[in-house]
Amino acid sequence: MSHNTAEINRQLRKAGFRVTPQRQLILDAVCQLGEHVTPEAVYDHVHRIAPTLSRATVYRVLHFLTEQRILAMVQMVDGRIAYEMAGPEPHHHLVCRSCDSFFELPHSVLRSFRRAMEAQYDFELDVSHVSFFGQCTDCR
Amino acid sequence: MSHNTAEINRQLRKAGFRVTPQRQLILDAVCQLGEHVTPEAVYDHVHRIAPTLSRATVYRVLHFLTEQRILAMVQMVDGRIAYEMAGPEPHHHLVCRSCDSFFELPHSVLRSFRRAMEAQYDFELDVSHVSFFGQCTDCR
DNA sequence: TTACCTGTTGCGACTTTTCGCAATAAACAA
DNA sequence: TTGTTTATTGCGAAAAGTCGCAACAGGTAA
Repeated sequence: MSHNTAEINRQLRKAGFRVTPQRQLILDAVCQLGEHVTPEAVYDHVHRIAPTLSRATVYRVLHFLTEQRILAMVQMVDGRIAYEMAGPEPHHHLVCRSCDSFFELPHSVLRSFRRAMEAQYDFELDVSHVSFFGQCTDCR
Repeated sequence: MSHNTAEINRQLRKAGFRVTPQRQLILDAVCQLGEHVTPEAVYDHVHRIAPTLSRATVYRVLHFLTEQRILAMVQMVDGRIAYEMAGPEPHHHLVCRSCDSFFELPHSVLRSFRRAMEAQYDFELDVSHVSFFGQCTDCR
């Protein structure tokens, strides 16, 4: 997946944040490494290019870019956290506990559920990304 | 919450696992400490009773008891993992990202969603425990 | 271009979680 | 009760993730 660097930079600056080489490197890394990118994978990747870029910065930037909705945080089967580019429309995953494969779900499947929570509990669901676990066809 | 020790022990032995003092202590601890019990809290608790019981064992046993469906793993707002007794009927949580409070959802709210996933994707959802994040009434 | 302001980084220390392996001790059968 | 099997534990070390703070460097305005 590719991303619109100029647009993202503009968005960050407008909100009073800074565009640093580290942030750009880390964002590029997630972009290149695809879906479900672990912090460690990002670190390995950027560390080769910028050896002084620290682990702490990787974690901080991933967290930061998630808050800015540029990245999305996803939970994997083992409970660990991974990241991916946040598309304009949120999507969700069905993750198989047996074979670790995953399927994308369109946002629509959660729409009615979300509305129900809002109506019944006055609770505004954050559905930027949700992972559901279970077993896929092949593994049953 | 209390648990049926004899029944659980029987279940474990039947599956070829062993009932050890460590496992019993850790299970008791989760039971006593209530909902959303962190590994560290369990360790603090059991370590007072059995000083040689190691951290590694706490993590391993929590993981193990979750696989056996005796405990349920829950994800908290900060991304950290906690545990609680797995009741006979699964339940779910609405967790507020702002104030950390949480509300229980009856299992029924996910029933139709689960059926839909099964029908459309032939995917068997594991709904032993799901946490949804968002914002509660007070924080909106 | 320069200088200021303050958001961000790197470092090192610390906490949390995992791992490999030898020693231990449940379960069970004789 | 005793011995055998092998699941489980404890230990020490390593990996993963977080934190506080001083140094650094983007952004902006003059």
